[in-house]
Amino acid sequence: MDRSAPPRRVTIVDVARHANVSTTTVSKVLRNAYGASPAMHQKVRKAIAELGYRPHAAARGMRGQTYTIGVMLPDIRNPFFADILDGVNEQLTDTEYQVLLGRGYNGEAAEERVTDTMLDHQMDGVILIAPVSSRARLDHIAATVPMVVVGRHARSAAYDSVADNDTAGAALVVEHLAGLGHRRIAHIEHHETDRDRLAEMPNAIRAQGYRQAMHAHGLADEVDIASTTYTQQGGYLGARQLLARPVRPTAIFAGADIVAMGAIQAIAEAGLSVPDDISVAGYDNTMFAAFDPISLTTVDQAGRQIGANAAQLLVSRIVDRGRRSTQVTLSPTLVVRRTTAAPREE
Amino acid sequence: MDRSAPPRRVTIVDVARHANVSTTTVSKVLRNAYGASPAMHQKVRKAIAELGYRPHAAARGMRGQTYTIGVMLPDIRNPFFADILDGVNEQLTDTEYQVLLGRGYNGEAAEERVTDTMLDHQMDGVILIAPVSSRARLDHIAATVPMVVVGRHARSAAYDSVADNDTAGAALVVEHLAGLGHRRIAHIEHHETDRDRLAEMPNAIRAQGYRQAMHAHGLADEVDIASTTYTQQGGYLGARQLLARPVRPTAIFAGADIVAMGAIQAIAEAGLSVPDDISVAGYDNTMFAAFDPISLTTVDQAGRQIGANAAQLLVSRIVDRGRRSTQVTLSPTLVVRRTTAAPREE
DNA sequence: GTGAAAGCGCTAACAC
DNA sequence: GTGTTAGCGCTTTCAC
Repeated sequence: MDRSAPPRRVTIVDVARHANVSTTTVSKVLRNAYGASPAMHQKVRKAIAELGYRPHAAARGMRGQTYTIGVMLPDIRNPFFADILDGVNEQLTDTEYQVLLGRGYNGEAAEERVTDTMLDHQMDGVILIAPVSSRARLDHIAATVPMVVVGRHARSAAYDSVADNDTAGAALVVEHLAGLGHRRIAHIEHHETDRDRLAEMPNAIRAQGYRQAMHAHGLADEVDIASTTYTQQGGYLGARQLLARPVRPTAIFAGADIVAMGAIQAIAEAGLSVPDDISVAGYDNTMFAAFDPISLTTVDQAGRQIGANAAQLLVSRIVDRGRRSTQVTLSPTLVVRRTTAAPREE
Repeated sequence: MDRSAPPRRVTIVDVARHANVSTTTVSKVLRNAYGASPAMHQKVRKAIAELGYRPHAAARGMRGQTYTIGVMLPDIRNPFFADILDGVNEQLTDTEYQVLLGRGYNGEAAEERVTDTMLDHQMDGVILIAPVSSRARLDHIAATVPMVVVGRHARSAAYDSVADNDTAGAALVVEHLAGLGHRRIAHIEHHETDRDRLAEMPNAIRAQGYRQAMHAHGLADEVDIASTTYTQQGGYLGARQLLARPVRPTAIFAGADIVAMGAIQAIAEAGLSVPDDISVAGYDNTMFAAFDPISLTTVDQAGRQIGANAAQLLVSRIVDRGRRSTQVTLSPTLVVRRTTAAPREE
């Protein structure tokens, strides 16, 4: 068995020969380009089927399109991103575009590596989900390839963006908790110092929305933020900080469901119960929020829809790179479950 | 602003000119190939840095390697796969290999599409995680590109595989539950009919291991399997089936943590409690199993290690495509938490 | 409407 | 040890 010499791939030349046409014609049929008669189309399609031909994306990339879209996601463990991906794929079904994924690990260096890889593979477009990269870097990518940014409130002429209204989402949570009678409503945020990101990243905007909403409800003095990260570990540590306050909060608004999971764990370890001692709300309405033993009150972001919008914008930009950039903002809704309740009488 | 004409990419010719050497020399330096003096190396590296040159993977793919590895995973929502990916990435850090991901959706058609895409992009190797594709299809891929299969007990001369000993894992669970005094131990499996997959897929082997272990503990008459899927929904439906039995099981061994989640939900909805009324055990030791309010007894598969092994095997096969195939089997361990306890006295 | 031929960026074979 | 050159599979002028 000669495994060292893989069978030669069927090429466009083979198809052309088999169909008795030129490679040009085959290429035109492949791309549905102008200048091939129906008869030619049929002949070529037949030859393609008979030979089991597949165009070679790497070779295509050297001249034209690869029909491949790259999606960068920061964290494969957050099920919310899976919802977005579902939307992307749904939108791309029945198109000729394929999707390949890359992980950004919430770090600029890793994001640069993976986006570079996508560019090196000559992808036709990229969707970046909640990227932490600098604006300059985003502009650089967008200058090279059609790009859509998801979940970051960016307003750039060079690329489109799709985001949820995080200010409104944070307000929904605070309103709900305040309405239940809570005053000491604390927040766990994903720490942010970079100027641009403070203005654009959802975590920063949720934190800002929290502050605003607290003010709006006359609770400005009660603002209390634990600054960690959007991870389970971050939620755990953040809640421990908050529980150690001289006066404990009666409710915690975690910036993401996964953060709420960590917070709930810390609360349980402290011998307190949810929601009797402390109410907890999350953000994202992931499948785990819906999971009965948890039943987390949370904000629903309609990830599928976000993803579908992103894919649609990207494809339209691939078709027309010159068109003006679009910003889509979707509205979140609150899903009340069993982790929030009126505070205990004191 | 002329966004329709992205700036021309820096090519190997630019680097060669800038460094006053030939493109061959640049290419050699890039690949650390034999035949370039240290002085040349330095000159070329300097030019590369100054011009910000990056080799074009698509172009490289037409002649040599792309230094890109494709990983196909069936389900992005199962956090166990994230553990495997971490292992892959860890192993590949400090190598020149980049990783791109594709989703297989647990379906043959989707797996074919995404693996084809990887081949079209001329990836240097692929890692398939728990693929459901036919053996013929796996052989076909392996004939084209170095490949490692993870989590499927395949013995092929054409590719390597890394799997956990699922028979042993299932036995650990049954042993644990029987040791607690359970007799009516039911199992929720991922339904399988295909012959090859029955022999190779972890779900099928876990179910078979369950049967064997029940026999070994003199509980052959108590074997009771609900056949659904490895999803939260599957766990929910499976548990509902089991709860409707004339005589209810006192313990449920779910084939995956995510299945256990659904089962726990069904049990809660039925007004029963875990573990007082029913013990539940999972498989995979995902982060959600460790999550305190759940605290699921489960089997730990050491996903990181699985991934690291897979990546290492793949790279070694890229280097030597002719070498004999290897099968790595890792041993699982049981993690006892709070969802399992002795059955209630009757 | 169709085909011949150039060339995308790179690597490999070969000459020097 | 270094450079010249052919050619990977495809798309794109540009003749016809």
